Amino acid sequence: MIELPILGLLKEMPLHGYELKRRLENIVGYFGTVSYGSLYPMLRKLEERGQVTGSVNEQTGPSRIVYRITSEGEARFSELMQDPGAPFNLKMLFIHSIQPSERVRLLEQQRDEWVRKLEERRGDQERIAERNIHRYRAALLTRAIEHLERDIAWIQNLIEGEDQL
Amino acid sequence: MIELPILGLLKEMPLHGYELKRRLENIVGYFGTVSYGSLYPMLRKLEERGQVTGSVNEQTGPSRIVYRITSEGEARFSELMQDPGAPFNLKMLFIHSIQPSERVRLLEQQRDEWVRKLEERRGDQERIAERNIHRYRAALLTRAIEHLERDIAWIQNLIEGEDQL
DNA sequence: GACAGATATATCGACTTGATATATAATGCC
DNA sequence: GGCATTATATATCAAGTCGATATATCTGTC
Repeated sequence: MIELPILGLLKEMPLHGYELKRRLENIVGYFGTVSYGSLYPMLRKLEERGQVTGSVNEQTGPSRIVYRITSEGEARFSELMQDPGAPFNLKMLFIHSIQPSERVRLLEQQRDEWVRKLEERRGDQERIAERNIHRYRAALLTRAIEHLERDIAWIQNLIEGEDQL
Repeated sequence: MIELPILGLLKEMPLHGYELKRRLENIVGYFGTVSYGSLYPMLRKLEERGQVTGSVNEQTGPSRIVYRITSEGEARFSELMQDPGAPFNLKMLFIHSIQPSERVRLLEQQRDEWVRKLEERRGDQERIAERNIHRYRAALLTRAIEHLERDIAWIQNLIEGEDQL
């Protein structure tokens, strides 16, 4: 899913591949890597689809291909931001760029998913208590539950912050 | 990294591919999927390397290839468990099967890495406060820090539990 | 005996990763 | 000025993974 952050960055300003990689690593660095083997092929594919346009820009330094987002690209970006299957962390990186109503919807949708998962994990925990699962796997489950509890409180706080705007 | 859980499960008992997949999904299901496209090729590769042996077992149902771990396979498993690059969650799933001293080493190593990351993120947070990063990206950083704080307390608790054994 | 659903292995295309190749431009520094 | 080092920039490769699908067989049941 390198598509979403590429479009998100190009929405702000035109950039060439190398600079895109630097910026991508800056913002998605906490939860993943960015490789040329996915970046350049994706840029070519986006160009094929007409979602970005590349133009050679020879002014200074090595030859660069500067990419600009098109209106089709902006539409694709919106589509990805609304896709429940797209990674939440990636959508979060660009949530400032969408409309407030869409924003709340995205946050609430994620909160509900986490609540559902938390219930699931609690169910697992009860089932585990019956059998004699070793303490280490039980601990892993506890950790997952703690993360979900934190996440739900965290996102609820964000949602309430939205309402106050 | 499907190699580690395959060896970990086969260490407990011989299993065929389909049953392996079911068990893998049970235990690694919280943090990933298991596809046939990685399972079967990996079983064949492990067999090539002499780390497992497959034997056809026709007693009942569709023909099965039952895999057994070899001593080379057990050595490979130990190696992976000691590899700092192997995913912590996967190692945690099989930590009960290694020696207590190795166990403590693995846990302490992970704790130290999380402590280091936490310091890094706190540094990022200070740097962000200076510039005007939007609240959503700041919130993502807060979330990462909260997770790390929880994780460190969680693993410290496990380590202290080990000392009492 | 027919049909649904579970069991079992296998493979495909598309994609990602990590590494590396191949350039040129900018920079440091004596 | 000259020269090495580092940064910039695009490109590609082998290996591995994912998600889907193909192709069987077996089991239960009405």
